[in-house]
Amino acid sequence: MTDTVEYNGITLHKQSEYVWEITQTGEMRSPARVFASEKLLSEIGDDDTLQQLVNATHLPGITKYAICMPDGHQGYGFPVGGVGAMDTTDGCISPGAVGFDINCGVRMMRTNLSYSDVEGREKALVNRLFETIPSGLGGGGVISGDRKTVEAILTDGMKWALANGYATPDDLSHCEDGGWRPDAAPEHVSEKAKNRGEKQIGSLGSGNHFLEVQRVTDIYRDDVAAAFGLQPEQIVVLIHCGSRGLGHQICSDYVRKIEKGHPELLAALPDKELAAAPAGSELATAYYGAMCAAINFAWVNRQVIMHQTRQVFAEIFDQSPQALEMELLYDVAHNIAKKEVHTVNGRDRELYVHRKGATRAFPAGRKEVPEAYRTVGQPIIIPGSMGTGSYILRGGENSLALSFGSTAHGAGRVMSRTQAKKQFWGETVRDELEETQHVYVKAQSGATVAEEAPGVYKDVDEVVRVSDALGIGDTVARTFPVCNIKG
DNA sequence: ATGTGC
Repeated sequence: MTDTVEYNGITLHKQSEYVWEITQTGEMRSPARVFASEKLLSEIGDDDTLQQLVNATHLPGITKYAICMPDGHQGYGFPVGGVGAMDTTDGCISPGAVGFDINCGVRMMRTNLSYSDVEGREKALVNRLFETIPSGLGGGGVISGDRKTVEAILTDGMKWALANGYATPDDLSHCEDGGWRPDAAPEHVSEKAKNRGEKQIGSLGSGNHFLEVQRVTDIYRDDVAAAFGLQPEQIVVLIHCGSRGLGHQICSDYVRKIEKGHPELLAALPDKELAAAPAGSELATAYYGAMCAAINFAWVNRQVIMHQTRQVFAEIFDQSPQALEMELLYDVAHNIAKKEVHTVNGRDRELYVHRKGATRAFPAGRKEVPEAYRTVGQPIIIPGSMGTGSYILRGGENSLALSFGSTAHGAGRVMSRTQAKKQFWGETVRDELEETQHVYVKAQSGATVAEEAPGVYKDVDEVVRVSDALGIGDTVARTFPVCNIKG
């Protein structure tokens, strides 16, 4: 067994199975850690991910270590699959360490249907979903909101959806934070961002965003699966999307403002894409408030899409959503920074926990876990590709000690979008999925299907195996796609 | 990810 490996001039020391550490040297303010198998590490070491991880340790107030999850790959400044916790009094907050698509995330809805109820009707289902849920760039939203609507959504999150007939009380109680971030400050969201949001309430977007009907194929932990209401052959729906142009605009706005407003901090960082506002500064407060507003917007976006999905199922299966028991299992955020209290060296500290392409994974007992799941741990939903299926996990016992209560968020790309389009042809990918796997895909553009072909992703099984072995997120169930709509 | 931008 090797104890040390090197990628692109960066040396990693093996601490234990699946834990690799980069020693603190030079201007680094902490060590860095990668959670990966040797195979996943070799993929992570293939691009600039490790250098970005080292760069992240230069951020003021970074606590314990910067972390790269097993699905990590390079992103804007900070790795996708990265976790960085910075003190809220003497640390900083960085838009690049949250990501452009603020509260990009995934939610899963249960049904009481079985795969046999859907078999043979996949095409009708996928066509109606595609017609009813706007997707792709542009394309508009389910609701064409005015300025007042957008501001209410930014302020109230899913409470707005409840008041306007798009949600049930149970939806809110089964969402992270009850679907509402009270720290939202719409006054710090630009007019331009609000304008973009008005036309996008209830829209899937493009890229890796999708809605997928799936069937449960495997159960690994019977007691937790029961608490999550999951059983073999059950039909579930996965919705993956974010805050669309609104969140993107907020990120762009604040990257620029922070670059200009805090040049001294910027000069001390190895990459200007990490631009950060010092904790306590006006820009830190403004960005945090705007980002929380975008979090609320993304939750409403997924909620409205879920509402549309309920209507389509009601129509196709000729029963009400209530009769079909179409209930929200959970909703997880992939791109956020959040004030959380963590115990560091025996002391409770409030930190901006940045999770970019990483998921919260709180174990049983944490007060933030919804009551329904508090004795088993929060649900974690990890989407794989269209050809491999997805996983449901629960927050693991070791997550607070190892990863500030976080785990991976997906399979992670192994290939750029440009490379994917050279290697795959959308129609061929679609036909193969339908003929060999009985997966029905409908997309706005063939290019998107090529960019999201199963072959562009890492092995989701291995990502999840690492999470489970480390005890940061434990596998509960596995699903396989039935049909999928995307931009 | 994204009305794919200085």
